[in-house]
Amino acid sequence: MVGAMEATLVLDALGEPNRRQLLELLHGQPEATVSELVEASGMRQPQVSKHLKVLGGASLVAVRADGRHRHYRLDERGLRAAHEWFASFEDVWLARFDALDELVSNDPNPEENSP
Amino acid sequence: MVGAMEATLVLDALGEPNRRQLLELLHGQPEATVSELVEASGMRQPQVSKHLKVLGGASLVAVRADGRHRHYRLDERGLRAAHEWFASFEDVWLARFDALDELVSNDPNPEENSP
DNA sequence: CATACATATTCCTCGTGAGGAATGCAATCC
DNA sequence: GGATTGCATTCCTCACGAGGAATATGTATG
Repeated sequence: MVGAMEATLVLDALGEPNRRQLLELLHGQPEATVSELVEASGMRQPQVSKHLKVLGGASLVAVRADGRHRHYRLDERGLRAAHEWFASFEDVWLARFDALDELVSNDPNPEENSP
Repeated sequence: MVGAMEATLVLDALGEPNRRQLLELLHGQPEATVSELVEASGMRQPQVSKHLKVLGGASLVAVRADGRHRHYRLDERGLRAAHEWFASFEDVWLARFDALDELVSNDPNPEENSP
């Protein structure tokens, strides 16, 4: 269900260092207001709001309104979508380990990985 | 050793749809020449070469020279770096499952997150 | 109600990076 | 050795997106 479409949104959104910084800041605490993110990131308020909008569009962050404050937090959905996109390439490095095993050991019978 | 620096390179490199397309094409076969990637991707040869250069700089692809052909293949290193970057956020969705557990059970005391 | 605060949005500018055409360079083939 | 193939690189242009300043929107506060 979590397909390439969402991974596209997420990877496009994360192709920007400041947005990754925002995600990492949000990783350190349960949630944070825009002002707190402005303070912590060194960016200016409009930039933070704009980046948060992009991250929200990729389901990487979610908002909770509280009076005039807006509390942002990480959204599992986007993160998992990207994680699974990369996981779909896992066979690449698993296959490489198999090849390494064959080279290192002189066991002519390398086991299959069973994920 | 696979740290934030490499994840930055990888995520920057993947913030571009055509580069992701090249990775996915390379995922389907062990390796491919530039000409084959040009054919399969619909992009023109210089664009493919340039994108492959960026992917190589992020350790996402590796090359094997063979006469006047260059065989590109996926490089596990960049893929793993990115996969691990996202894995560092795994606690986000794991914690969300925990919170769900608390809600489902009849604990009437929804605590604040205590970091 | 006026004012201050928190955030979102708009408008503008500018740099970066993607795409296209042409060229460079090395290796093969005749 | 000249021609051709396979790929990399250069130069140029152009669009997109990031950043800045100003403004809009909404909410508390006096």
